[in-house]
Amino acid sequence: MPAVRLVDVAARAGVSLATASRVINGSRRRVPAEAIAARVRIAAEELGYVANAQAQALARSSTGLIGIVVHDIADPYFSSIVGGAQRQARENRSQVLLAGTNRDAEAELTAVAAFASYRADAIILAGSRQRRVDPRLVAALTRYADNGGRVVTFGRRPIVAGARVIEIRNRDGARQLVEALIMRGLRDFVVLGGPSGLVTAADRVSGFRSGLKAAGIAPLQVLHGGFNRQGGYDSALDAWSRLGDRKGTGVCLLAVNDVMAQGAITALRSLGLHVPDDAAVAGFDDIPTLQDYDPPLTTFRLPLQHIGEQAVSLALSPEDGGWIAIEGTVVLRQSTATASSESARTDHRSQIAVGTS
Amino acid sequence: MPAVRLVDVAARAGVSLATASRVINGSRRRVPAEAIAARVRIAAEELGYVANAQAQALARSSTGLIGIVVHDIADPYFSSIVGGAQRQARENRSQVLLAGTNRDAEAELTAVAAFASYRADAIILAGSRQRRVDPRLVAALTRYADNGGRVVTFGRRPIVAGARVIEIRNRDGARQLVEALIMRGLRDFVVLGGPSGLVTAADRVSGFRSGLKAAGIAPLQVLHGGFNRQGGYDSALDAWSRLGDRKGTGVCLLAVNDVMAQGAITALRSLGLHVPDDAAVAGFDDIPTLQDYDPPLTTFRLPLQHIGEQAVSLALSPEDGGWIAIEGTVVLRQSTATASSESARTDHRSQIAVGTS
DNA sequence: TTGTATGCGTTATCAT
DNA sequence: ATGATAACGCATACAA
Repeated sequence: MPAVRLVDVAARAGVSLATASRVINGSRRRVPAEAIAARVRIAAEELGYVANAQAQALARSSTGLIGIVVHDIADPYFSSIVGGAQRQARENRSQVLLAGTNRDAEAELTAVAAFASYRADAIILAGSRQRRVDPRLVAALTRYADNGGRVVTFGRRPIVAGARVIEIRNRDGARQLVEALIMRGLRDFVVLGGPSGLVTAADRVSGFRSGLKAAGIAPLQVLHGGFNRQGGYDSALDAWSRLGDRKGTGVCLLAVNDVMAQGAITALRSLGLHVPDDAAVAGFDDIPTLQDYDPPLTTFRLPLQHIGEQAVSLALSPEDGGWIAIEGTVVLRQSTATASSESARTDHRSQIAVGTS
Repeated sequence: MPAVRLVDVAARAGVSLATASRVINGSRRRVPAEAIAARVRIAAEELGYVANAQAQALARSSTGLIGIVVHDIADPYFSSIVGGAQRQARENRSQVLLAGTNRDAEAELTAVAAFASYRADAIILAGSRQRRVDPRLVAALTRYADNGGRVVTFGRRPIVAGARVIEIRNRDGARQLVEALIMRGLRDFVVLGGPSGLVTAADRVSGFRSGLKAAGIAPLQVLHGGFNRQGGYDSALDAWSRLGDRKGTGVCLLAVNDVMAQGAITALRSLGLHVPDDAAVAGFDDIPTLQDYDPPLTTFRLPLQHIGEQAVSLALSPEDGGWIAIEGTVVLRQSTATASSESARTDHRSQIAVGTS
């Protein structure tokens, strides 16, 4: 229980604390003579010395901690991103502090405060927020940034001055996706839009709208609900009940993310409907679990793990105000296969990627 | 950048550092006079004071950090557990340090060392390990525990003296599952056993074997491979090719976890086979994503989020050597529907839960 | 190159 | 009840 300290190591090696510190921690190229260094290392090994990161953090001014706040870690979208972030953090010998908020602004604020308290080197806000950002959040982040903390947010613009941003091209992606579907012959669209205030959801809806408008098409409906599978399920049920005589005319449900699309498909199935025969469905994100999902879901692929890695790189980068745009790819699969499109119901694995750039 | 310190707050409030500390941090019921306390609080608020958790950790001897190491955070099994853990940690005003290892023993060791270095109050090893535990891991954990750190491992017995353990009844669960399937009329089983060295996988295989043996049945095959969807996919392909004339006789594939089962079903589908008509498939865990998975997958339900919560509770509990057993439930769904079993292919949502206790 | 001494921000022990 | 002050474990500017 008397955790061995660096002084103990120094004593055993017969050197000063400073020397021991330099050996164990070649912060600069101030490496002592190899003979001495070896003695210190041996002493440390024999004593089972484990540096106290807290004390180091206090003495230096960097903790090696990266805070990541997500809405729901159990959501494949976030868990993939966090996976990438964790990977990149390891590359940089940093540790990941994780917080989930369940989309609660209060919890998000608490998480940021906690990370600031731990003097995390950077805070990454991976979850999208409402259009109106909580002023308290801005205040907390501003203070954090003023004290040297790096802030990375997902969105279109920095939430506080100097913040870095990961911009996922949601609007463009949604537009590309709907254009590809129109090209496939789809004409009647229902948008499962998620929460109306959530920026990510709103941007995707906006992209869908823009693509439709360009083709002179008006969406049959634009519904709002939860950003999770339940939201997709409920919205789909709602949509179908309101569809009236448009049912069966090749309606396509456009969900603003994959889990919503999956919930929607489950809802349709509960109605005895088949996808894509009775209705087409498309999602967004291309979460890894789609790999084993049937019907193969048409979606807009985002490099989730890569996004996490980039977020951490951005967070660790010395210069302020960095900005990384994330592009995606339209992935057409069976869930939006039309009668005219080749191979409906035959090859389950068929998959056509339409490049973006 | 000149982060405001407690001294600054004290100065502005016109009190001593000690008093300010007592106010901001009612560690004991040594609360100063309310009049003074209010002044301090106001000063802190005005200055935007944020306590330095690192310094606090150094002065107290607790960091409020809980380290969790998993194999792959993107795996729904782990992300659900981590979600529960994170939730419980928040309840206890603790922060979660997350590390992923990709099943690499070296990475696991590094993660434990890092957590120990940060003086995490507890380290939770949520991922199963090989039967032969790396002695270096044991050494690191022992030292950590000796220094007052709490260790929680998932498995059947503590990996180091005094460690707490979360015991998931894998063997019992697997046995119950296979018994239920036998009762449903299934007779020909192929076990998709995952990595032969992994304790969790081995225990489940053992449970399957035990259940089969009790019914006088010998498994057609027991295959080994990865513990992920790819492992399930590959094993299923392998199994089918070796099945010879037993194909089509109502074979049931028993996977040691859900993602493997999903991979297996995808593999069968690529062969033009239908589940459960051409083959039955069962998984293990009941990951949340199964909610929208088709065919509805028979599995053994584990309270994943609850497990995460319990792990943290155990980690935070003062007494050493705690032990929590996790029970589960057999959940029979369409993926193992037999011709004789009612409602095959009709009600997709039918689901029968067979209690365990 | 190596050692000495100071600071990092708090908590806690002691007086007062 | 409140205020000095000594840890807490380490890094580093400065001195040797």
